Amino acid sequence: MAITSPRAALKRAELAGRLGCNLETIRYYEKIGLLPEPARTASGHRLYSNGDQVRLRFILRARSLGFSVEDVRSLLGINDGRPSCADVKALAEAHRGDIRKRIADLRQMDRRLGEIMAGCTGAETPDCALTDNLFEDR
Amino acid sequence: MAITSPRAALKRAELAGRLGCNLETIRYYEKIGLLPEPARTASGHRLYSNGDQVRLRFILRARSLGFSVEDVRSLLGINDGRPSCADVKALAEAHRGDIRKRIADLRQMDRRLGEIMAGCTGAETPDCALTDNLFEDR
DNA sequence: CTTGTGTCTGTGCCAACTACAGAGCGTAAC
DNA sequence: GTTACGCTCTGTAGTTGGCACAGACACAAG
Repeated sequence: MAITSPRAALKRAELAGRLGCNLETIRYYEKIGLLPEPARTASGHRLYSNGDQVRLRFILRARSLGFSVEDVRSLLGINDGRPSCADVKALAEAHRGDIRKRIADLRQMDRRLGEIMAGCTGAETPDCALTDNLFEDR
Repeated sequence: MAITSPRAALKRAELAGRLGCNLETIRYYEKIGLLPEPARTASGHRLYSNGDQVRLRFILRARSLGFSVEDVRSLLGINDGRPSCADVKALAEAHRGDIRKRIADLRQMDRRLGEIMAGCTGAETPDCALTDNLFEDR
């Protein structure tokens, strides 16, 4: 196989390797319609163009920012046509609100856990402040 | 002489209502072995004792602290017998580390999103700094 | 007796992948 | 030529932690 030139068609594992995603993820995105059906060799092996690579990179970046697959669908204009900057901004603001709520929830968990663990001695006995607290009749 | 308090047995919906969980969650916890099979009426309706209620409350509290179902299984001593305080502490510390990692990940997402959104004007045009950024050839 | 509500069971569905089985294809060595 | 190995193909099932529904049965009120 030739050294990877920018426009050479890639096989599935090559594309996955370049973008650092799992092999099967690519087939999954194709199945759910985020990626178009790629070209094929005569025997049916998938061949990915440079455009396919650009699109997959977009999807992976959006996912790494926490956007859901449905969000990515919107960002790509699959749902209602290409979104305006206002649409994108609204989506991103909503997503950011969601992230912040999740952070707040996790912080509360951490705080509660810290309070409960304060009495946890780490002894070798079955008596434990943490389990006692959860069993407590409040 | 009755030793246990003569609290009435609860039906599934009553138990769910009291502890504020979904009806089906109870059946699910029974199915995966977190809750024991409860008593039944002659016709097969489940009847929950006070002990069942205590155990379910424990499970729900542990879950609300973010412990996984497998963690709860360990806390209840289903896996390897009743855990020592040291076991519980180790489990809780590991879980806390996990929570903190998730917080850190979410904060990074929020920060990256904020940086990318800085150029997002909210205009009615399809040109958007956010999508441009994700498509960028870096 | 009928009507309405509750419970029973099994099953399917959700996100977002990941893994695997069994078949076929490609290529390098021998 | 063929044999071996590795990659790809397909469909399907598993993951986590439940929620929802269909169709059958139970039970209490009127």
